Amino acid sequence: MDYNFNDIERKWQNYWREKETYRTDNISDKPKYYVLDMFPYPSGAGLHVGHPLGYIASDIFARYKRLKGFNVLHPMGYDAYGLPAEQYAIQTGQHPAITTEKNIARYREQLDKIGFSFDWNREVRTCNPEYYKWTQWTFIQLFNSYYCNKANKALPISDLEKHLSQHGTDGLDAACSEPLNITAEQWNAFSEKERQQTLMNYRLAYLADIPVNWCPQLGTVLANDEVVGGLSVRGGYPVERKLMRQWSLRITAYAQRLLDGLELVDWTDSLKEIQRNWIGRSEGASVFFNIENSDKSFEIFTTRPDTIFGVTFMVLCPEHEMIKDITTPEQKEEVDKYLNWALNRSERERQAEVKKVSGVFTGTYAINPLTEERIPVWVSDYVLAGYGTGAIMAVPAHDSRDFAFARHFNLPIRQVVSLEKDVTSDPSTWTESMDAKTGYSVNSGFVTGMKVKDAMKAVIDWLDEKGIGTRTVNYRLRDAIFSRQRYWGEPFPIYYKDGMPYPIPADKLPLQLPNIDKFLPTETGEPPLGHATKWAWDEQSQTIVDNTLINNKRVFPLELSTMPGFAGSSGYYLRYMDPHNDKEYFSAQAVNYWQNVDLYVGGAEHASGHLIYSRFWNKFLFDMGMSVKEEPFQKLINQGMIQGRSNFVYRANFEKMAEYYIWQLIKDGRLGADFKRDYKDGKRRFDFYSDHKKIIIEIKRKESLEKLAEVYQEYATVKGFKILLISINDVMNGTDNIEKRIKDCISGEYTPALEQEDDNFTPYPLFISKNIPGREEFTMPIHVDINMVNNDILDTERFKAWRPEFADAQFQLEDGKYVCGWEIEKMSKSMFNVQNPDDLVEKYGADTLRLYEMFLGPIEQAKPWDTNGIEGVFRFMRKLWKLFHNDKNEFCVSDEAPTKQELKTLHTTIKKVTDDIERFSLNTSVSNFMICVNELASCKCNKRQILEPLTVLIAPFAPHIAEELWHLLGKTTSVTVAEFPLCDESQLVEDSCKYPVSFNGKMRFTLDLPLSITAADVEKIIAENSDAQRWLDGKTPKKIIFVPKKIINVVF
RNA sequence: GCGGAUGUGGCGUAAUUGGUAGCCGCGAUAGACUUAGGAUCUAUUGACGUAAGUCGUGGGGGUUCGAGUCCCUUCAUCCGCACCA
Repeated sequence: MDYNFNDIERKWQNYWREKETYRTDNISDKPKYYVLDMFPYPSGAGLHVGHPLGYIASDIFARYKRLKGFNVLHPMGYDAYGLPAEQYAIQTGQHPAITTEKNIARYREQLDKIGFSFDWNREVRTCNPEYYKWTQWTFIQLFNSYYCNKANKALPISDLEKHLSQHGTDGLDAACSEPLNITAEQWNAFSEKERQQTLMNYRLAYLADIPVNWCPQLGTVLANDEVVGGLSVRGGYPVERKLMRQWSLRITAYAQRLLDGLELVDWTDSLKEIQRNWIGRSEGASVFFNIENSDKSFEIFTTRPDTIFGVTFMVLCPEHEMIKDITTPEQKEEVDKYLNWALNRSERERQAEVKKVSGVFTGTYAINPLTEERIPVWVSDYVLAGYGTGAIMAVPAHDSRDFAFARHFNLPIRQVVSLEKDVTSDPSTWTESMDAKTGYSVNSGFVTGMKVKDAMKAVIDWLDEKGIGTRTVNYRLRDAIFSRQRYWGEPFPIYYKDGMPYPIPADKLPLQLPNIDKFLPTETGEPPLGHATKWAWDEQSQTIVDNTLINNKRVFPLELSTMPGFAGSSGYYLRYMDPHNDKEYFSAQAVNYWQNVDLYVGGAEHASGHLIYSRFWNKFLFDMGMSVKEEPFQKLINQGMIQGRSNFVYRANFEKMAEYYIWQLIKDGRLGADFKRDYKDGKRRFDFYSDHKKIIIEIKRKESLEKLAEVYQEYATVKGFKILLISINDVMNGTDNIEKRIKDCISGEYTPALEQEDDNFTPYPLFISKNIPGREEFTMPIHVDINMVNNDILDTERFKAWRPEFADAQFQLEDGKYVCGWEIEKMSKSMFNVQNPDDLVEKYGADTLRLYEMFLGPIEQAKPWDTNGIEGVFRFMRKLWKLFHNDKNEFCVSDEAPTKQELKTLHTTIKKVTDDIERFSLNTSVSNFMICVNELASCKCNKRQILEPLTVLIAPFAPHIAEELWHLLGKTTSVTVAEFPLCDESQLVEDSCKYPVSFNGKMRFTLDLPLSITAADVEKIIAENSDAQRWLDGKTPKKIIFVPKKIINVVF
């Protein structure tokens, strides 16, 4: 082989490793550039071609930036804690640390083969104690912080304690679980435990009884983003709502900043939109409604304060604590019944039955503060406990859910908004509510006639004045549940004293994950860490000691839950800056140099998980004065999924096939009788029926026919039909005799229903090539391994060897080939469409794989993997190689001066490729390389002045071949530190332009004209040009549009 | 239902500000060299038409000298959210 990619790639990968080519320093005069990939979770399945797509793109960019003179940070590591390894451990008993290690080794091997420019010195693994030390450290900082809304940042919890001891909660504006009212005297009189309980209300990492997503099958709670449609994302197990004492992160304190920060970053609109939805900010008012004949009141949140005059009932969520206080004795039984039902439904059931209206009246009335009307208070599960205050004012005329509820329970509906001023209609005639926030208030007291927007403001002002309501902002975002009842995660650096959590001293970190041998919950239902025998904290010696020593005086139990997957991935990008620092998370010097990630590449599936948590983590560290940028990821690119291209073979169903053959024989009256298919008479069904000749034909397996022959015969006699029973076997053995039987039957000759034939047909696996007529009717598609299919042609021998049951498979071919069907599906083992990058590297080389993955299409678009196309890229690589070599494969480059045309080719390519890289249009850069090499090949250009810059230009894409050619060109330093060529615009200047000439906008022909030409010249030329005259057909042009260097358009 | 994205040959795609629609590659067809070809090279390859030419960027309408690109409308596919008051 002329271009020996195997040797070349191995050689330069070794060279780069030995010379530490990709090592990056934190001290440099060069400008910095930080290119980051979302680090992978090392799964047991290894990488498929979809994974490296983003890595290749970011690698190209990192290499490009290096060549452009930047100091580039381009690290890689592993998100190594997680559920799959633990599930695997439960099944096999293998310790997750071992499988994780093994999977990482496999990932690394695969990654190395592709030639990435990662600085592996900086590798981090989230399960590594040197790494998770800082995850734990950050957790303690969160624990020791609260969020001050006045300063709009996190502050030390000690500040809060000081405030409480001086002023109580007076003047305190802090993010909290529930508003408290404490005086300084009370605080100062509090016991230690009471104080701790109070502080817990404010800590950014806090312990609370909260309704969580409990997944019994996984034995753990899950974060909101880990649950979709009431099922766990990992594994798809049912999730239920459960009240549990859990660690949470008060991410809601940062909701507004997380929202505002989106304005600062260069992400796609769709991704920003997903985050905005996830944060879910809505502005409105909270209003207090008094209970009739009671001193109680409850608070509701509404985004439509303007509709308060249209409130006809109130609804509380079933979890609302006030229900028991306000339910009247008469209604108690019914309410209890409802609560019992509603509160015990799984999350999944509830979500599945969203459209079903249910609820119960409490018997109590509230008073509308504006109208003083009595309005009934109901309970329904369409009001969610987790949002707002768990209570609403229902305005059925202008809220579709309230509307459905009112219709169901026959509650009044009152219109208070109208599209046109003073025009109302009767809501009882409505089929749906009018939810839009447009139009004018009607029937609404002092806001009647106002525009909706103004009415909102007026109502809030009124409520505010009276002290019964305020302008409020609500977020859909929930605090992040941070406990997992799991083993394979970071241990919490927390022990329990008198039931309250205390962090272990930061200088004693990391708190190492203890070894256990059973990964299931304990018999008492504790998390797996309950199996650890040495898992207690000695407060005096500050060491981990044996559980038997726990006395709750000096030795205390340690926390048994571990942290979730997003704990370790939330700040890893910062640790890469200074990964070996054992004194601090990262040094100030490092973070001041690297700042934040300039380019972050990864999948869109992290939009509402990792990318929110990371931003929160970063903002907290920013408040701590550690990270230096408000946003961690400046530009973000979501690489699209690579889908699999599955291949199918079509297995014949002999019965259907026989039916098809017979139908071909008899349809359209071919044998002299009209037949219908699928004749039904009551429960009986027959394959073919001729009303005209009173004939029934039934096709079945011989054995069934023999069994049923009598019954059929009887039926036919009764109905006066003739019946033909044909065995599948006979059809498969040839239809000549059958044709005769049918003809005989039609012509009225006696024909026995069942004719005994001596055959020995046994069914066998038969596969029908895709385009054989009738195939759709009598075959079933079966996934076939794409590795035995080439250009949709099946390798039948390999197919037979694939599975024992296909060993004697037979095929109906077309043109001597078996053509497979195909479909685009998810790439997955079960569909046999997984393409492994190693195999392709083996066959074509890493450079070809890199180029091809980019060539597939725009980086952000999902696209199917089609192995066929890789050949074209491989041909291109060989063509490139041949530019530098003669027919004998000897290196052969001339020092001759290049021609103008050659220079133009080179500089056009430089210009295009540079532009393309800058806008991440890497598929078009590959095309442009192809165009360039095609042009150079056609003029047999082997000139150094052309090829040398070209080598550097292509180095980010195909680093191995570039390095080889670079050294063949006589260079002694790596091409990775060369200088990226600049486009010399003067080489692109032309003195003439091939103008497309259009007539009334339709392009007809081209004219080569000098650039110096003027509009007047053009008119003259058109008037004299014979082609133009032909198109004008004797008419005179009304107007001639002339755009220099673009087009001539003749209007007539 | 709401929000976002995308619709271009047989397939993946290209067309940076409105200016020659289909670049590059796959596949296909024909030919050359070959014992052979799943190697290489050459030519053709949007549809219809012998041709001149006509039609063509999901459909319909509009703006413009000129629209894949801008505007309106509609359809389809994918993704996200979905009782969020």
